[in-house]
Amino acid sequence: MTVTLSDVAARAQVSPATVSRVLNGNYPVAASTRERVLKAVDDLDYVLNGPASALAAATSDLVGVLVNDIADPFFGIMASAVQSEIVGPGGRAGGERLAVVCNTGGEPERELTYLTLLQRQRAAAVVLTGGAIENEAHVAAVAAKLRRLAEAGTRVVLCGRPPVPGTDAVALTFDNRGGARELTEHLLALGHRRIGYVAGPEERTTTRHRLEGHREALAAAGVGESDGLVAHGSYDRTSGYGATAELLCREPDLTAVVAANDSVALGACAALREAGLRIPEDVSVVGFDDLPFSIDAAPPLTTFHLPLAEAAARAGRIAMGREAAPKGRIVEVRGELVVRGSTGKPRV
Amino acid sequence: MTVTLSDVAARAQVSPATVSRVLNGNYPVAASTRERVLKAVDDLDYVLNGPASALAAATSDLVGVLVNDIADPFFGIMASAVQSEIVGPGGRAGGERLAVVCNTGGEPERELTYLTLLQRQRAAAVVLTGGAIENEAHVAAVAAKLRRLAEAGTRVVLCGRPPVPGTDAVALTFDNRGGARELTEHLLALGHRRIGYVAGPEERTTTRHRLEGHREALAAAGVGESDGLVAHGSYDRTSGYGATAELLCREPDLTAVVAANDSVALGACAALREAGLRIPEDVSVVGFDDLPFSIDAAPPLTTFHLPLAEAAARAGRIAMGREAAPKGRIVEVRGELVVRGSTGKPRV
DNA sequence: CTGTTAGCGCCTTCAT
DNA sequence: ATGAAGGCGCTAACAG
Repeated sequence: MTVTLSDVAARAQVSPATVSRVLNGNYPVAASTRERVLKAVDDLDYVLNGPASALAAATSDLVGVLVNDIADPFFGIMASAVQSEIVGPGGRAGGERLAVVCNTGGEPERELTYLTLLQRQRAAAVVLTGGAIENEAHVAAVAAKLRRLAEAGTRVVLCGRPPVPGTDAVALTFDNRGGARELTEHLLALGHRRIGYVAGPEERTTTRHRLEGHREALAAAGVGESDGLVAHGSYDRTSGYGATAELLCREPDLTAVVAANDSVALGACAALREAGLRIPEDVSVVGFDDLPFSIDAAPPLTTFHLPLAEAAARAGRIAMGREAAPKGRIVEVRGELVVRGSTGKPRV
Repeated sequence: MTVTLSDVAARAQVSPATVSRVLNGNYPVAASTRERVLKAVDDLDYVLNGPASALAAATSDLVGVLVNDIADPFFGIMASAVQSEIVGPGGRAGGERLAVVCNTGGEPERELTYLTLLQRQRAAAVVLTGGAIENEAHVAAVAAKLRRLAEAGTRVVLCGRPPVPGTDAVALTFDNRGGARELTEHLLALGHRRIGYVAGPEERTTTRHRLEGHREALAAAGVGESDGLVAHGSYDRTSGYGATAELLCREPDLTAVVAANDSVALGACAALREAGLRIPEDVSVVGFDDLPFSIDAAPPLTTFHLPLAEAAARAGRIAMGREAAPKGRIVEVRGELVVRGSTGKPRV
C-alpha cells in the first residue's frame, strides 16, 4: 500500500494536521515537532499526493504553456524561459511548480481543448505564446475560456500575441510590425525595389503584422507592391523553400526576399541557391526572430532580433505574481535589426 | 460557485455516477441519457475537476518528460514527438493527456526533484530523454526513484539513455558509440591524422560513448591519440567555440575537428573561421545528431543522423502502452552517417 | 442500464 | 502550537 499522511502522522506521533502544516510550511510548528515529522517522512519515503492536495486546497502547482510546436526553437526558447521562472514558493530552482507544455500545432480546436484541459487541472497559471489565430469565432471562444480561467483563479499571460478583448489577461506583444518595417527599410536603403515577401499562414496576427510593416515601408518609400510578390505558407523551412521557388517563377527579377521568420529564410536561401543565385550578390534575404542558428547560416542571416527568452521570463514572473503586471496590462517588447551577410546591394 | 458533477446530474435528472460514466465513456449508458447529460454539461459549461478525478481514480492524465533544456532542438524535437503520441483513450490528437516538461539542466538534484514531483502528481508515465549522468550515487538514487514510480503504476521509458540497472524501465538507446566511430572513420578515410575532439561534459553517458567510438576508430586505424587533442565542454555552441580555440592553440596542425554534437560543431566552425581557417579546405568539421539547422550551416555539416522524432514517438507509445515494449526491454536506435560539405581531404 | 454508498488523501476551520 | 472533524469533487464497487 501507498503510504499516506496519517502513516507519517502515526509514526511521528502527531496528528495529520500537523504533518500537513510542516509539509506546507505555511503555519507555525514547533521546531522539535517539525524534526520528528520530517524524519518520519524520510523513514517512510513519503511523497505527498498532489491530486489530493489540489482537491482539498482548490489549487494546483501546474502552469500551462501553450505553444505551436515545442520542436521549433522559437517556442522552445520561450517555454524554457517560462519554466525557469515558475519556481515554487521556496524559491529554489526546479522547485515545486510543473510546466505543462501544450503543442497546439496552431490549430484553433486544439488551443481550446488544451485551455479546457488546463482549466480541468485547475492550473495555477497559463502562458499563451506566439501569434494568435484571427478568426472571429475562435477569438471569441478563446476570450470566453480565458475569462473562465481567470474566474477560477488562473493567471493568464500572453507572450508574443496581442491582448484578447474582453479579458484582462496581461499581454507582452512583439514588435512585429516595426521589425518588418525596419527590415524592408534596410533593403530599400540598399537600393532594392523588386522585393518578394514569403509570408506565414493567413489569419495569424504575427503574419498580418509583419506583412503590414513590410507594406508600410514600401508605401513610405513610394515603391508599389504587386501582389504577385507575396506568397503565403507555414512558418517552416520547407514552406520557405517552396514559396520562394514559386515567387522566383512569377518574378525572376527579384533582388530581395523578406521571409516571415528565420526558418523560412533558410528555406528561401536554399531555393535561391538551387536556382543558381548567389546570396547576397544576386538576391538578398532577410529573416525574423534571430534564432540561434541564424548566425551560423550560409550566409549569416540579416534578421530582426526578438528577446524571446527575456520576454518569456517576464511572462513567467508575471504569471506567478512575482512581478507586477505592467500598466494597462499590455507592453510591447522591442526588438532590434541585426545586419549580417545575407543582405547587400542589388545586382545591376 | 464552481459547478460540480452533481449540479450536472441534477439538471440532467440522473445520478452523479451516470454523469461520471458518460464523461469517462468507459461504461455503457443509454444514448438518450447521454444526450441529456451532455446537454446539461454544455448548458452549465461544466469542466471536470482533474485533481478530484485523479484522487478518486488513483491515476492522472499527466505524462512527465524530462529534458536537459527544452530550448535545445535536440530535446524539443523529442518532447514534441512524445507529446504527439500521448493522446488519450479517445484517440483524438490534442487529447486528454498533458505533457509535463521538466528542464533538468543536466543537474542531478533537479532530475531527482522532478521525478519526485512527478510521483507526487501520480503521473501516468514518465519519459526520460537524453544522456544520463554517470555518478554512482546519483544513478542509484534515480534507480530507486524509478522503482517507486513503477510500483505506483507509472510507466517509465528512457529515450536516448542506457537502461538503469535494478529497474525494468524500457530503454531506447542511441547508437552514440557507433555513430562516433563512423564519423571518425570517415575522417580517417579522407586521410586525416591530426584530429581534435571537442567532447561534451564529463560524467555523461552520451559524452563517454561518443568519445569511446572516436577512440575505437583511431585505434583500429592505428592512429595514436594524444590527450592534448580532447577538450571537454558543454553541449552548446559557445562551448564548442571556446574549446576549439583552445585545441587550436595546443595543436595548430589540426586538420579535423570532431564535435560532440551539431551545436558544438557550429561553434567550432566559428572559431576556425576566426582563426583564418577555411572549412573544409584547411580543417574538416563533423557534428552529431543532424539537427535541422545542420543542413543550412556554412558549410552544411557532415554529421550523424539520429531519428530523434521517430525514437521519441515510439517512447511515447510505449509509455502509453499503445505499443508493446521491445524484447529484453532495450533497443538500440540506429543512426546514419550524413556526409555534407564540412569535410574534405586534409590540406597538404 | 442506472442509482446508492463509500471512500480516495489531504487541507482547514474550529476548538483546545 | 496542536488535535478533531468535515468536506473538497469524483469514481468504483455493489446492488438492483
